Amino acid sequence: MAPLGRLETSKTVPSRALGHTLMEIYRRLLERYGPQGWWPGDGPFETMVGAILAQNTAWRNVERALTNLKAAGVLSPGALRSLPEEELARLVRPSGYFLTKARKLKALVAHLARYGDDLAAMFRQDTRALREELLGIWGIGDETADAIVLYAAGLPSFVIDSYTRRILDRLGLMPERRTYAGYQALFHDHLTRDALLYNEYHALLDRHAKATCRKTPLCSRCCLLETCPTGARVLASS
DNA sequence: GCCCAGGTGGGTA
DNA sequence: TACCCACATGGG
Repeated sequence: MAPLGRLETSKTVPSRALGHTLMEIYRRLLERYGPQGWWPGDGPFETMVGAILAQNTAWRNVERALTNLKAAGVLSPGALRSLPEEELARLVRPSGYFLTKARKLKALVAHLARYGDDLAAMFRQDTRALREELLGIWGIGDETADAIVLYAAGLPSFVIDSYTRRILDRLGLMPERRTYAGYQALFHDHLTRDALLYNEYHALLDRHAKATCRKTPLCSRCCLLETCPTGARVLASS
């Protein structure tokens, strides 16, 4: 595969070319790391709970908390509603921020009662509408809302996290407005709205960010970047 | 001991 | 709108 050459910022690069670049990045990450299989059939409710527990927390610790909830037999909306908040906090303690997260989970299951705990009914709506509804629940912000929309409901809303921002910034692909919505628009406006693509792409960006250096702008272990003779950062040729 | 991990809400200017 | 800060455990 021939090098793509110098990367330009999203402000200057034509829409079609940016879409091509984003797909090329995806192709290379998939080739290097393989499918990541995030949230494979854990069921939508467990995925929602995991998305909240995962806030600013290493996934290993989220798994400990989920294990506690399962062992206690309370990993269902009804059971979590019945459980005293202090007891819930004790169970999710390994995931950190346990008092806050217990409160967030309570807010979530309180909301689900509106649907009689029927998640399929809740997810049976427009992607944007579902996202807005989730944002109205205390404790759910942009990233968690998108994680739920994408990984629990299977609807195409790209998840932006600090890893995604770092990688895009490093590639010189940062949006003009460096807000959550700005980064998300980069994907929404230049890729087909495909939940499976967004699912795997986000997971691959996460995997790549962990595999490469956090501090060095140009990392020798990065399969996306190399320095060309002019000193410009370009997509590495594969 | 220090930094980081699949962020969010509340307060301030 | 753009910064701060608190929230907290576990691993490297």
